[in-house]
Formats: sequence, structure tokens, C-alpha cells
Amino acid sequence: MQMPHYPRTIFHVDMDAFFVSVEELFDPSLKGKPVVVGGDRDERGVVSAASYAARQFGVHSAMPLRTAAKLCPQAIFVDGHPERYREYSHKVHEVLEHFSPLVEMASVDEAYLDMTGTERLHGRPLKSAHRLHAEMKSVTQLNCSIGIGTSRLIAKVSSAKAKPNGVLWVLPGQEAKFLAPLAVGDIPGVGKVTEQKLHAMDIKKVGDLARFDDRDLEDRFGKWGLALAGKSRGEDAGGWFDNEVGDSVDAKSISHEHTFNEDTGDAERLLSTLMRLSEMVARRLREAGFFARTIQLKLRYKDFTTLTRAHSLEHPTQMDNQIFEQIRNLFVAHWKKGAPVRLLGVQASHFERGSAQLDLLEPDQQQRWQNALAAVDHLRDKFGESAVGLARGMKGGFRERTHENPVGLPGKMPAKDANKD
DNA sequence: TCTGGGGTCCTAGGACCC
DNA sequence: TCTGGGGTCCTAGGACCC
Repeated sequence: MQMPHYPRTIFHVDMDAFFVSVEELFDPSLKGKPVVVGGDRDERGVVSAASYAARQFGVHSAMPLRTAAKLCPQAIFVDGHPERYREYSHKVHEVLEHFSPLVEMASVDEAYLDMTGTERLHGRPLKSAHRLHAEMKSVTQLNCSIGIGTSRLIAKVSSAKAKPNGVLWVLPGQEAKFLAPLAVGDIPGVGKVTEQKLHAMDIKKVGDLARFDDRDLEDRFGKWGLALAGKSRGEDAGGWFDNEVGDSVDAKSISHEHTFNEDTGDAERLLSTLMRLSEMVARRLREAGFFARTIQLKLRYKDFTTLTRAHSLEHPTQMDNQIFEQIRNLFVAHWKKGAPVRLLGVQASHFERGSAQLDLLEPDQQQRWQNALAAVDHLRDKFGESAVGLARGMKGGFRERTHENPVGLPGKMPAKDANKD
């Protein structure tokens, strides 16, 4: 993580209307039509992606589906297919790896490449960008846009300006000049709230921002103000942007949430949803090899008021039943009984790589527990989530953790009185 | 318009310890 | 009896991104 002493060449590769384009590959009849990915026109939810034809009507991502339907009644609404997007994301990644060993997927449909020093192999930046662009099209049949600059920030902003299907190179030394005429909202990290605050200070363009004193901005916005000052000059100032391209960072949290199609105050239904969410989170913890110390409940009522309540455990866990136990306690303690709920969420965070509980065991016993858990996950793959219940939480409680049962798995044949509570 | 789901980072207050 | 300051952990909430 040391700063390079020469100017870097960073590519930001951003797939054009990625979800829509992938859907078009599976159903070519969608091509050229107004398409909205995210769900049915009358569903509770938002637009994940809109085709360029749909955008003509003012439809854009994050917009409520029902609003999109009003703006563009003739649009075709399709469900998203995350597996398809992951599959194509892998193809994209493979293409990119032909161009640099330092590739970082920033999400399913965009990536940063550090192309510094690849001139001998690939030629000048514009030439390699055009080759990349062509190879992407021929291998994946998908269009992308490429931004080139001396920082992630410049690469990212220039790829947005290159859309659709274009390449844009900001020459070293021209960063501030490139940014100056752009709206402050074009800076990644500047959303509605910051934009409003800046507008109130009569800062509309990045150039206006660049003329402000760093100290001034720091006084008004704290740490974020200092980062803003740097960004106005094209620097990767502050936070995630400062990471070298290709530095992999461990996940900090794993969560699942669910919005009901209609609000419900039915305790049974709410608890079984929390159980399902807990299982999904636990399973991903096991896949990642993480044990979580903090478990958090998210509760959103009918009127959209949202609260989060967390609890930290003495012993980190990756078990369904232990997670659900915490979630249930938090839920019972904070849910206004009978109040209609719109959304429930379960989050795990503060990860550790191992478990003090498992560490108490001999290596071969540890292996047996891990094998047992893997077997359960395998059965669930085969027969569905409900086939194997690690957590029988709804009506009863949980097995106590003991030395013989260090992670709180239910026994093979739970006796009638096996559950406490 | 009536607002998804999965994440990251930052702030701020209170507890607790030295 | 009135009163320090710094560090760290925990919790809650909010802005933002794709």
C-alpha cells in the first residue's frame, strides 16, 4: 500500500446497461425495446436496470417499479437473474485478465485495472483500451465503456462520460481541467445530501469546489471535506479509493433482508422470515469461513421508520440457531407487538477467522464438525432449505452449548425435552 | 413517485478503563 | 465533593454506491 512515485495508468471498465444486455442475450426479442429489470410493474420494488430505450422515458435505476410503469407503460418488465449476471461477470473478469495482472472487480459489472507499465506489452493506453473493448465484445457479446486516468477517480468519472460504448482518456496533468466543468454530483461519493449542502454554498461545478480552501471544507464536512478537496483535483483522497488496484479486502459484513409484498404484523410469519434470513446469513458465514461476533436485526415499519438493534456475542458464531436466537431476542425486545412490518433484515459483522469453541477441540473433532456442517449445507442444496433444520427455533428454544456440543448443534435425535425455554 | 438488496464508510454518544 | 483527559469498544443511524 505504498504510493507509486510515477504516474499510474488506471482503467475503469464499466459494462453498458449490464443486466439488460445480459437479458437480451437470453431473449433477443428484447433488443432495442424499453426493458426494465427488477420485477413486475405492480410489484413493491425498484428498477435494477433500464434499457436505453426505457431511459428515453425518464426511467432510471433505483426508481420504484410502479413509477417506471407510469412513465413508460409499454416497457417490458423482467425479473433479474443474479446467476446469469455472475456468470457473465466471470467472463468479463477473464477478458480483463488478459490485459493486466492487477484487476479488481468493483461490482458485477465494473472493474479497475492498473495498466501502469504495460505499454511494452499492450501499447499506449488508447490502443490497449480499444483492443480491450473489441475483445470484450467478441468474447462476451457485451458493450463496455472505458475511462483512463492517473487515479481511480479520474478513470471512474471518465468511463461515465464515455458511455455508452466509448473510450475516454484524460491525459496526465489534465485532471483538474477535465473535472472543473462537471457538476459536483458527478464526483463518486457526492449524493443528494452533499450536493444540496454544496449548492447552498454556491458550489455547483467541481471547479467551484477546487477553488475552496481545504481547511474550509474540513471545517464544514470533517474528514469527508478533506477528501472532497482532494477529489476536486482528481486525487484518490480518502477511504476505499486509496487502495491500490488489486488489493483484496475481506468482507466486513454479511446480511440478508426481505421486504414483504404486503406489510404484516403476524408474529409467526415474521419469526419464520427471521429464521430463514438467519439461516441464509449463517450459511454464507460458513462458506466464507467466518465467525461473527455481532448480530444485527433490522426492522422497518409500515411508515418506513427503520431501526437497527445489535448484540455482540462473547463467542463468535457461524451457526443458524445461535444467530436466530440473538435475532429473536432482539425482535421480541423491540418490535411493537402487532405493528405492521414492511422489512426485516439480519446482519452479521465483526468477523473472526476461527472460533474459540472449535479451538477447544482436537483437530480431528474440529474436522468432524466442519464435515457435519458441510453435509447439512449439501443436503439443503439438494432438497431445499427446509429439508434440514439446524434451528428449530420457532416453538422451542435451543440446545445448550456444551463441551461435547461446542457449537450448539442439535443432537441427532433430539429428545422431547431437549429444548429449553 | 412511495420508496430492493447487498454492501462500505463515517459520526457520535455512552460505558469503561487508566 | 467536584471533576481531567485519552483510548477503545459498543451501539445506532445515516450517506452513499451498484
